[in-house]
Amino acid sequence: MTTDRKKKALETRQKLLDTALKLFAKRGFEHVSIAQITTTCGVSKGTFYTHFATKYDIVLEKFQEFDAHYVEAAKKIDENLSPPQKIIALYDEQMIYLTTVVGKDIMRTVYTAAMTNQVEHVHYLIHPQRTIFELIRRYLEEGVEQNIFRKDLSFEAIEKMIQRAMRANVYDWLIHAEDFDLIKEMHVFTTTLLDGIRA
Amino acid sequence: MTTDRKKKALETRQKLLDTALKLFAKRGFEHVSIAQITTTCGVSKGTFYTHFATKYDIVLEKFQEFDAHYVEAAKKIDENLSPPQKIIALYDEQMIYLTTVVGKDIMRTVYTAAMTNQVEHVHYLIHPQRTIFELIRRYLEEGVEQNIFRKDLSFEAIEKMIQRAMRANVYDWLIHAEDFDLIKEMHVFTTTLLDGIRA
DNA sequence: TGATTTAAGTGACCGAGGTCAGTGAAATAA
DNA sequence: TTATTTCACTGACCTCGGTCACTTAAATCA
Repeated sequence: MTTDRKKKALETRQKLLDTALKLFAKRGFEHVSIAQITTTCGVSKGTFYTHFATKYDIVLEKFQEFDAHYVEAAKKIDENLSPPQKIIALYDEQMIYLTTVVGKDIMRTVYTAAMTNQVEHVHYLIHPQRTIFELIRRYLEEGVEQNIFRKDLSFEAIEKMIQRAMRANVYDWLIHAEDFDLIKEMHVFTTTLLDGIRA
Repeated sequence: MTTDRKKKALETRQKLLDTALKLFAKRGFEHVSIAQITTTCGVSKGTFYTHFATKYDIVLEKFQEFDAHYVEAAKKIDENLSPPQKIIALYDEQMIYLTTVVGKDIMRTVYTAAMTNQVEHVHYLIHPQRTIFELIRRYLEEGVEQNIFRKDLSFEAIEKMIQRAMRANVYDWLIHAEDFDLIKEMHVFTTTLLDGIRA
């Protein structure tokens, strides 16, 4: 049941989220304090923590929202391409999205949080139900049906490597200065890895 | 010239380093404060910062020391192996070392710092002069001489991918719980990638 | 030797993320 | 309607990494 109180609480939560993301975008995650966010919203510091467990959670929530984009991206991919080509096409799309829309700052936060806040459950970064992983899995299943992959590697092993290739390039993008072309690097790396997986 | 004063300062520095690493090993990096380190050493908090720029620097210094290990590891590698086999052998050695001696805690610190503290210069994690990278480069040069690699990939592109494969697996190790066998994962992944690089 | 410079060491202080006993009004129970 | 419970919200407080004006004794200079 949605009472007045719950509705108001949700409004507060949403306002905190919006304000935080706006400030992060303007000044960068590290340069925005919780106090800044809450005073901008006209609430106390403690209120932030009734809605979010940590500062990272704001970014993580937004990041999960981004996954919806991949469904759209997948629709644009030519159905006649080979499974490896589809994977490459999807990764190309994703890297364009990460560099132009999501940005380094948010990605750095997600990749840092995955290393530190991984106490309780599996981090979203490697969560099997992530939209992008489901898409990749579908393409790989196609590839298996078409007998284009090596038989000495298990489906799970191949799947893991393809996912890992993504994180590998994103991580290297994050630790490099502006001289790193994520789209190009991801393309070459994943293509080469897929060559090693082909029968 | 080594004056009495400089000698004593170096002693203080060394004591801070040893104490910090001992405490990190016992309680974990995140659970040891600078205050704990300095009071254990019988100096003030400020003293820590006359010798180290950040808390991370302690770990980074130790990490750089570890690189010396790879020269020894390289000596054990059979000279008759093919260049790709040598690379795999070296990575096998390195992963055993990381999991049994260095440990997840220190590695997590290094991999986090690489993302956040990369303002000034290139982080050591991707420093071209790292012993391990020099070794890899030598093996790759051997491979080029023997014509075993694809010709459509530049030497630098191949080198980058091999290095990236290492970070990919270490990063995935860091974000996974105990169910991740770094040695095995690194072996399969790098072998597959090298297959994709072979002519 | 005495005057001056240098730098290791000090500790009060800052702003940060995060905590928690307490408050008050809305929701529910009587 | 009145009593009780619930919970969004408060803000003083904690610990932490890091800063900096200052102290003091060793090193250097005259």
